[in-house]
This record gives sequence, C-alpha cells and structure tokens, in this order.
Amino acid sequence: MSTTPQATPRRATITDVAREAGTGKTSISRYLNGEMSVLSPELRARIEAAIARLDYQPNQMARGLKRGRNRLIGMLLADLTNPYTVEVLQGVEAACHALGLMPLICHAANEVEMERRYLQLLTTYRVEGVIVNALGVREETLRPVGGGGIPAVLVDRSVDGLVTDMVGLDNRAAAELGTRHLLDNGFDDIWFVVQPFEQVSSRQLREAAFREAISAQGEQRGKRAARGHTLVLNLADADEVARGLAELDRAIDAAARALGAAGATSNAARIALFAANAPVALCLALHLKTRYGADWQARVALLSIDDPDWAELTGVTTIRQPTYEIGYRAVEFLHERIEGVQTAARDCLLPGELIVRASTLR
Amino acid sequence: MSTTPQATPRRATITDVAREAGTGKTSISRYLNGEMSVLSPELRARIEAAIARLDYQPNQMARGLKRGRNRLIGMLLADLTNPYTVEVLQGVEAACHALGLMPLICHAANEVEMERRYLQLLTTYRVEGVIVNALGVREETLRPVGGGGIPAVLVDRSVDGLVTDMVGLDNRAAAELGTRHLLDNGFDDIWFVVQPFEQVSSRQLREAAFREAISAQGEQRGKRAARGHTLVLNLADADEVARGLAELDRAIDAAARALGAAGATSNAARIALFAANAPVALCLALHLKTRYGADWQARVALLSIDDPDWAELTGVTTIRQPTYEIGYRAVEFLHERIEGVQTAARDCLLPGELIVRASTLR
DNA sequence: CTGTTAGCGCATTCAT
DNA sequence: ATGAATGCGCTAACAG
Repeated sequence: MSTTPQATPRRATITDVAREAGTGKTSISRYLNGEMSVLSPELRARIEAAIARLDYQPNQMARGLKRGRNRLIGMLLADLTNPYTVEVLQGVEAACHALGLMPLICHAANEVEMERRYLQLLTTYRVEGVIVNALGVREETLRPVGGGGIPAVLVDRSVDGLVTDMVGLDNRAAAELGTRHLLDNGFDDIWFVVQPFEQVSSRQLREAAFREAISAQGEQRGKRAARGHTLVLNLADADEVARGLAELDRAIDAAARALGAAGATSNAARIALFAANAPVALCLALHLKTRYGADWQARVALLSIDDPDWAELTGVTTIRQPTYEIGYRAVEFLHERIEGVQTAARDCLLPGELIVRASTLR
Repeated sequence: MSTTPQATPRRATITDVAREAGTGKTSISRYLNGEMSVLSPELRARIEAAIARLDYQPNQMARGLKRGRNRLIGMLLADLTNPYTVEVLQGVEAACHALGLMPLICHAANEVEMERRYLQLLTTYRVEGVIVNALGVREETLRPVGGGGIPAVLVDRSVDGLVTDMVGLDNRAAAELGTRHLLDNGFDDIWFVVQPFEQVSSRQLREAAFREAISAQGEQRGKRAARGHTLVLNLADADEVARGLAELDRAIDAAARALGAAGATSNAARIALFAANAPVALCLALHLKTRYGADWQARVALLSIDDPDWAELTGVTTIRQPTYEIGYRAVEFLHERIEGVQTAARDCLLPGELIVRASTLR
C-alpha cells in the first residue's frame, strides 16, 4: 500500500463517454440534461453503463461557458464572526439548495479592501447574482453590481443611490420594541450603544427609532420622562472602545450615587444598555464583567438586538432576528431577478422577536 | 431615475476588446497574462484603453477551461455554527489570499447527505483540491477525493484507509493537558463529555487520552486516585441529550451528598466536566444554569476544548486551539499537492493552549 | 430517434 | 512584435 497521495489522473470527458458508448456527444449531452424521451432505451442503457464505467462527471465550467449561466451566485459576508451572519447563511444555503443554485461564499472579515476584491472576483467568475451583506457598502464599490451590473440583493442594509432589492430586519419596529420594553420595566436612563454608522443603514435606523421612542414616551406616560443617550463604539479601535466604556462607567456610577441604596431594588437605579447588535453586546458584557464581577447584571441592565447563544446562558434579554428567513428570502428575490423579473426594487422588512430574560427584569 | 433594477447587459469578451483596440485576440491574451515584454508600448497602451473603455473583465471560467486549472479549491465544513470552524476558516482565507486561490465554501450543516452532495458538486466544478472538515467522513464518501481523486487535506480528523495530509490539534496532548489541570486542582471525579465518536478520529483520540491520563495519575501521586467517566452526548437527539444529562445530574447530586457541607470549599466536592468541544460545553452550561441557577459554577466545574467567546464571559477554563494556523497550514499543504509535491502523507499536529479561568479554581 | 456542425471565451502553438 | 488558427468540454441548432 502506498502512503503517497497520488497525482490526479485526467478526468473523463463527454467525448470519452461517447466513444465508450459508441455514439455521438449529442446523445450524451441529451442524457445529461434529462431528455430521456428522445433516447431509445437501448442507447440510454449503453450511455448509463459508459458513464458508470468511466466515472464520468460533466464539467460544470464548460457547461456554464456554453449556456451562459453557471448557477453560481455570490454571497458577500462582512463578518462571519457575527452569529447573525452564520444564521442568515443557513437560510441562504437552504434556499440555494431548493433552487438549484450554488453559493460562492466570500468573507470580507470586516475589511473594505477585501470586499472590493471579492466583488471583483465574483464578477470574473460570472456569478449570476450576488447577495451582499457588506461593511463598506457604497454606491461606488458596488458599481459592478445592482443597477448596471449583475443582479444583487442587499441584506440588512440599503445603499443610497443603489437600486436593488433588499431584505432585513424591520429595524424601526425592533428598536422601538426594545426601547418600550425597557421603559415599561421602569428604566429611566437608557443608553443605546452602536458601532459607527458609516454606510450601514440599519445602524442609523435603529438609533433613530430609539431616539424617537424615547421622545414619544414622555407624552404617553404620566411619569417623569426617561432619558436616552447614544454611545458610538468603534469595535475596531481599542482606544476608542476604552474611551467609550469609560464614559459609560461614569454614567453608571453617577446613577448609582444619585439613587443611593434606597432605590437599589428598583430598575430606576440601574442604567439600561441597549446594544444595537451582538458584537456590541458582547463587548459591553465583557467589560461590565471585568469591572463589576460576575454579578454585573445587578448594576446594569443589558438588552441586545441579535440573539447569540451566550444570551441564553447569561440571561440577557434580546430581540431575535428572523435570520433564517432573511437569508431565504434574499435568495428568492435574487433568483427572481436572475430569471428576469423586472418589477421595481423591493424592500422586505421582517419583524424581530423580543425574548425577555432576567437581565431586564427585577 | 428608474426604480427598476435593470437587466444585465452582455459583458465584453476578449473579442470585443480586440476589435476595440484594433488588434488580435492573442495580444489581448498576452496583455492579460502579463507578457508585457512582448508588446510594443504603443499596442499596450491601446489595449489598456480598450479594456478600460469596455470595463472588460476576463472570464475565469473560460480561462480555467482552457488552462485546465481554475484556482478554485473546495472547503467542506461540517458546522459553521461551531466557532472553531469559523476561526479555521479565517486562516484558510488568509492563506488562499496569499497563494492566489479562491475557496469555495460548502457548509454541510451536520448533514451527511449534504456532505456527499457538496463533494460531488465540487468535483463537477473541477476544483483543484479540497479541504475537508466533515462529519460523516468515511473512506467511501470521500472516494472522489484523496488517493485516486483530487488532492485533499483533512482538518481535525483523519479517515481510515484514506491517504491524505491532515492538520489539526494535537488531541492527545490537549486532552492530557486538560485532565492534568483538573487533577492538579484537586478534582477527583471527572466526567469527559463528548459527542458520538462515529468516524471522527479527534473525538476518539481526546477520549482515549483522557482515560490514559486518569490511569497514569494514580501512580504518580500519593493521594487517592481520581475517578474518570466518559459520557457520550448526541447533540442531534434531544432525548438522548436529556438522558445523558439526567445521568450527570445524579452523579452531581451523589457527589454533593457524599462530601456534605464539610467539603463544600474543596474542589473534591465538585464534579468536574471536561467537554470535548465547544458545542458540548455550551449544552452542558445551559443545562447546569437552568438546573442550578446563575450560580451553577459553585456546584460543578467546567473545562472545555475550544475557546468560544462566551467562555471569557462566563469564566470557563478552556484549551484554545491554534485555529487560524490550522486553516493556514491546511491550505499550504493543499497548495503543495496541487503543485505536484509527491512526498508521503503528512500529519501536522499543533499544540493547544490552556487558558485558566475561574471555573476550575477555588 | 440520432449524429454533425458550430461556437461559448480564452490560451496556445505556429506562422509571419 | 503580432496575428490566425486550433481546441478545452460542452450545448444547441440543424440535418438525417
């Protein structure tokens, strides 16, 4: 027995099969494409045998070249580290499976340059469409896609000046849902923590909806209006993060002093943190744990959009996104475009689900 | 301004560029392949201009068809939900980037049938090699790869009867490291919890090394020998999980009774759980939390191979795998094979790193 | 029903 | 230094 992985032998081609079966390439091609009705049972059997004998597998590249379509779609991901992304991916894969598409997954790892490169690469591989969940999405880097280029659908964020379908969370409703939950539970000092808005529309929408919900609240309830703040945390920059967290710490301490031991059992004594997504929430939780110890939740309340597995483990209230469906719908939209559907650009906003855990209760 | 994403216009081909530049296709091809020395500066400039004007991008599929190589490699993943997988992927991507390869990522989502399907698909797309981290890996389903088929390298697990390179954690050393850590910290009732071995060699190795470390320990230390148990937990089957966890619960209760309040401050009073990987650890932690409340770590100690982000958050001791390097090395190996290296099959075992946190201390 | 022919977009001889 | 011709593996008219 050899212990050396041997070199690849040449694979059989359609010509080999034709010769082996004693027929022409056309018949083989017909067989491959399931046009059985036009093949005599006898020929069909011979072809079958020849294919089996040669272990023949049609070359998709060649087929694609000829047909002008290769059933490949690109899936551009900003950050696989974010559980949201993986979950969306599951939906994408399921839909692709169902529709006979093959997703080419590209992971930009939060690097704008990578995004550009992958987009270009996908183009040269002639993918039939692209699903984009990217970081530095601008009309400019997305030029090759959407409008003039190959069909595209955006996930979780839209891009100014780019006319494409898009599917994602109903950010306004979700942010409002979360804010209301906090208000209803008596928190009156709420901090919305979010990564830099940049081009990411979903972050802007969430923050805006948060502020609106805070404003609206005063009128509806008789009590003293709760205050809302926004903290921008650039997770990519350790220094900025440190500065932001320090600001938060001061606020937390101030609140504790103001209420004193008297209010210690009321949620009014705790500042509530509303994380715009899981990465932010994780950053906050880690910091709070090192600062206040394992019992940090007694000092600060945390609520997050996204529902990572550690949320259940640590009892953090979340707003779960319909991630699977988001991915599935994205592929469906894209598929329709690939098939030539010409309707106006669509927005598909799916609702989030509030999952109440101990972190926001008392 | 139109709000309808317009259909894809035909992309320029090499022929279009040739015509636009007033030359033959050959020169364009030469330009694309960087054979600048054979082109007059004048022609070169004209080609450059034509390419820019037409926004021409060479069709990789066609190039691949002609050359017989398309720079595509397959990356078969068993479970993207496992943070280990995502981390390995980062290394794979970096290496691919460096070596001019394009990874086709296939996610089997723990379904053996999916694996088969993807492997077949990769074959038809004529990828030049495959990196496999699959679940139901058997010599049989991997037939198209390795030995007789396209070059392959296995990640995290080897397969009997399949001669390929493989790279992964030094499982024996890691399991021993973890066991020793627990023994050294005074635990004398240790449960190794692992998913069904099936064909996954790494699970077998870890469990075996655990048992050996337990056996060896008695001789080396003067004290009473610690006991070791193995619990197999099939995460895919809720019922089996429930049964396994119930068994664990009984053991935990029994240990608590035996030691009584007297030993409550000693680690001997706590059972230690050694999770073979992160998914198992998460399952255990979730169960323990619901059973014993937020303070479950006072009752049970947990140690896990893999270092998911929630480990830091909950203070769980782990053995971190050199995931990035594993992925990187895998691609390097594969690249060498693709380039025709014929050395004997190699095993690359990388060491894990013990990260001590509160869960295993007192 | 079946085989022949002509490309798909590109790289590669081989001439010029 | 440049271009014409040939073929990669396959599909799609077009004949028989």
